[in-house]
Amino acid sequence: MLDHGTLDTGHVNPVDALRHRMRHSAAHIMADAVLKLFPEAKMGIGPPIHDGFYYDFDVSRPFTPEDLERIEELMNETISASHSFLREEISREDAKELFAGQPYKLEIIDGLADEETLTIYRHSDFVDLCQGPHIDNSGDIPAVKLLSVAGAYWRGDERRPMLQRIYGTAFESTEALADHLARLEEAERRDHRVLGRQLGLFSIHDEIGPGLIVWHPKGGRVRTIIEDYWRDLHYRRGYDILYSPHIGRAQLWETSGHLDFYRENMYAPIDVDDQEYFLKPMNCPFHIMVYRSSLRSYRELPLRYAELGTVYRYERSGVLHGLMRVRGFTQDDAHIFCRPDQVVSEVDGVLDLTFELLKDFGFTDYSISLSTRPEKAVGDPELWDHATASLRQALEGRNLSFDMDEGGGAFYGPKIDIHITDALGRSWQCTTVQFDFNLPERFDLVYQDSEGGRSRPYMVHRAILGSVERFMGILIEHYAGAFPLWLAPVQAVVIPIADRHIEYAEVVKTGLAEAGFRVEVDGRSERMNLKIRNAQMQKVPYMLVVGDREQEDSAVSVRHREEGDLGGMALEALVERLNGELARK
RNA sequence: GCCCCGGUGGCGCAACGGAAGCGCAGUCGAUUUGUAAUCGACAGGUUAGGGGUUCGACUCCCCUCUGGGGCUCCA
Repeated sequence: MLDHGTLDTGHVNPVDALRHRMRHSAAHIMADAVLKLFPEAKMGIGPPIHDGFYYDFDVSRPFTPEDLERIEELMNETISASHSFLREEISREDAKELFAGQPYKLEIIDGLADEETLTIYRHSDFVDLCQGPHIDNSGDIPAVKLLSVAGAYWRGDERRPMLQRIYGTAFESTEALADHLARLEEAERRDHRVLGRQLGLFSIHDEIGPGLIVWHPKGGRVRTIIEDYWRDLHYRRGYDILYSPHIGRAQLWETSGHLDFYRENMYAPIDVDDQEYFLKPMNCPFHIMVYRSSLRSYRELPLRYAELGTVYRYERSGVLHGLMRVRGFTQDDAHIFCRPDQVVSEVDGVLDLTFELLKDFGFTDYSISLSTRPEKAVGDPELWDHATASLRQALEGRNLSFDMDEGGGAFYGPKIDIHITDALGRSWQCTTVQFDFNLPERFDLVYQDSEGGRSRPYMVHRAILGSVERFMGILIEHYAGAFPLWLAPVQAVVIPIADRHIEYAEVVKTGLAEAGFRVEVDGRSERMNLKIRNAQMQKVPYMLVVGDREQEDSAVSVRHREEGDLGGMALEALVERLNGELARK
């Protein structure tokens, strides 16, 4: 039961204590400014967050960009005025009196345990209920900027009122702020939705439906390369590859428990000859059917069944986002059925495969978490202990550092999640390795053990990429669309200088194609400069200019996407260079 | 689902309630070019869809669809 995950912004950078305090204080200063401009505003909460801070307000109308400017101006005045931040302890009664006009603050006070000491922080004539800590003086915020406004439910609860949230950030220097803003711009520049269009990778259509992707020739090419690589890797690692249908009978999903526990993510049933069928939200039941198709012996375990399985899940319309959050996607799913004595080496094998794969895609920074048994869980606690210990042992055996997420496992088993860090330092959860003590029970999976009895196998779900769509979205942003040679949909464009060179350009193309490369000829009646520009903008790794000189020498003039003009080269020398580059991935 | 902001030729954007325009892409023609944009012409839109207000609607109002930013960082 694999989720394809979300952008986890919590693991980006450990929050520097100074920034944390500074941003917290900036939130107060912002609230101060908002109250000056909107005296009737009711304050929600205003914490520092990983890249800045926010504060929520209940106001009669949403804030406009002009409001933000005015608020920022007032904030800068407060900062320049160098007010001290003063901490005070306060009794519950006094606090209630002080915040009599602030219903949300009163709610917070009422929600705090009796033994907790209430504190307030003051600067100038502003006061807020707050446990701190803060900087000493408002003058100690060298750079602050308000970024955006958004609706946010009080306490994140959609049944509670929606407040207006202002996001901002603060840094210890104007340079650090500028760096941060540049990073935000860079992220915008790399937006996979924009690049996906510009590079002809994929599109989304009203006519097809939201959250549903169609891959264009170039995107299809990249995807094929990824999938071929994936299949090859899995066969090498002892997996078998399965294919399963997109729909299955209601009874299957009843047995699996999905209709009881996952129905809100599933689409309405399809009527087939008066029988209900459901689009699959997961692949596991199908793989289990393969397992169950014959009596399994302990000798044939482990069985590793993998599939690039396309699943459909209902996602609320507001959360859909390009390739990152969609309604139909392909999991690089696998289920490992094994004996207790095989668990550690199987988990280790998954980790080994994961790191090989992620490295090949250019990801070398990870953060790993191990999640243990939650309150509500199925399965024998002894099994949980064994499985959790095995996960830990596999991680420790590889000297990997990891965080413990106590109680963070799924109800059906403990898990390891791996977050990868991309070129911009953003963190994404892709890989997950999860034990499942639920489905083997529900489907009564057994194997014939060495004692002649029947034993229940361990079942491990795992996905490395997570979802192929989402992984490609991450890759596009990681590489800013400039895929490395092995992934580039078009590896080289041959650019004839004049029409009389087209014939030779085709010869070059054929030669490279026979050597296994993906090459196109730009035979338009345009200037070389334009063709170079187009190829650069399409982020094609190599441009091969051919004119009289090259034709004469059976050579090409090589221009590299990043390195620029590399000069003339014989075709064989180019092939050697390309192969060398491919070998390094 | 909820809040806010959007939806105008394939794409990116203009147009006060008073003649729907620009750039890119496309097509055609000329040009035959040496490392990031040659010149010219042509073509392309029931302004997302539906309803309403108005002498008149891209523009104002309502509904639907859809895109974006958020809605789990907790005094």
